[in-house]
Amino acid sequence: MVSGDGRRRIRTILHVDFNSYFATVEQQANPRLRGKPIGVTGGDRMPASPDERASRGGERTVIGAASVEAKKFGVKTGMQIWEAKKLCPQITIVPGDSDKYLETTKKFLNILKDYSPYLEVFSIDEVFLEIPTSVIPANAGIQLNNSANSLLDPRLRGDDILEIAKSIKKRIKTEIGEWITCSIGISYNKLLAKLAGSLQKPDGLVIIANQKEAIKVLDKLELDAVCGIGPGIKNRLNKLGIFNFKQLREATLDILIFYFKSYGQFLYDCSRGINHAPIFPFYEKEEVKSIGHRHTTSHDTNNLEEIKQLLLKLTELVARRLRAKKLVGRTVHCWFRYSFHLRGEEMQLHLGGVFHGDGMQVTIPYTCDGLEIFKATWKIFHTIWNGDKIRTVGVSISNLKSETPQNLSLLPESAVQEKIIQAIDQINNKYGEFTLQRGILLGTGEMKRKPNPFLADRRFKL
DNA sequence: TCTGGGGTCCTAGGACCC
DNA sequence: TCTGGGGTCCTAGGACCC
Repeated sequence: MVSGDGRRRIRTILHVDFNSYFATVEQQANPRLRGKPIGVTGGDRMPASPDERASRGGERTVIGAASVEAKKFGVKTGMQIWEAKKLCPQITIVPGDSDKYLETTKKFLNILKDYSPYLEVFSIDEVFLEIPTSVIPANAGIQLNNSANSLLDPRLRGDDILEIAKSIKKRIKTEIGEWITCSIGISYNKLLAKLAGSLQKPDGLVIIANQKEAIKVLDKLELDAVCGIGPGIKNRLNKLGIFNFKQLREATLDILIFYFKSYGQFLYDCSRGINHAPIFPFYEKEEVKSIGHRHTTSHDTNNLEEIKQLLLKLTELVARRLRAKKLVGRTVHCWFRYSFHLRGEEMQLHLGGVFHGDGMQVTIPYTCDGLEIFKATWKIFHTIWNGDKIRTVGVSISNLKSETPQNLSLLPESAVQEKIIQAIDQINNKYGEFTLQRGILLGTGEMKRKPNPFLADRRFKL
């Protein structure tokens, strides 16, 4: 951002990140869970079949959020239930409730918009807030937190940014609940505000005031402490002999661009505490780009009927979300993971993960009809599946656009289909997912295998 | 027992059109 | 006869985030 006199204006950005979000919302809602180690499992959308219901909370479900108390035992997000129970036998497993979290998110967004209209919703529990009128105090390059209020130099109180941060924390506690806490990071760009917020949890308040401070902070951290450097990039940097931000600064821009393409500029800037990413206010937020669902079965399977039922459910879920958003899509992507693990040389070829899988996408006429999406999915599946047991399948649709009257076929059969779909949606919205299903979902008829002759051998490519 | 589920962005390469 | 160059669309696949 450039000010009127042509100089780059120093920005003031707050990153608000809720701590153990799903877990604290559950503790707020249910006093009996407060102060106890709990783990919230994800995914309340996928209806469980009887045998899956029996195993829910079993082998393959993972922790979506762990309470502070559970984290003390080493329980982490992404950990499997059995593993969490091994670390913390007294842990209470709570099934996730996305509606409840969305409601809470709406409440805190309502509070935050009182402080600035430049509010970017980064995820369900993270927000960036740009305060245009505020300036970070020059001598605030220190770490502060709520419990250390007394350390605050009274002279700093003349500046509003710390007051704003403290006021946000206070209002969240009083207006949403005392168990809901957040960490706030303040800095001169988004990347560093987020980094600052991650340095002190829970209930933290950290300022990175200027570039000098930023470099000092970066030099104490691992490369992947920064949002945007994950295990893949870190690994590749390590192979170039770069293990920390000091070494990253020594690499020339040319070298980084040679190895990382457009990402090279990001890495170059990042090591210097530079980041020009703008705030995308929530009201300018673009439409979703894709909608998808995936599911890992409770047991590995190569039972075609079982896989078909699963794909039917997934495609119907996708279609219902499309219709709820009044969207149609045309690129269908189906993929799956086999149950076996790669070893030795095969693993070398798949740096990303140990699971071997395959996927393919096709473009079809715009649709929001689950059956059409299923047909495309089923065709893809037959084209690429080699018959081995699988553990996960996923379906997503992209190339989305808003549904307008001219997108709808005027054919009478299509109108009838639409009425049926609408009626099913209404009943399912009222009584729950899959109360009513298409006949084919319940049927046992096997679909004829019809591989695409032009694509049938693509899996031998590699 | 041994990484779930919902997303985004980027790049490369082939097909096809003019 | 055989091939330049620009542009767009589509698919595969990698990497990242929460």
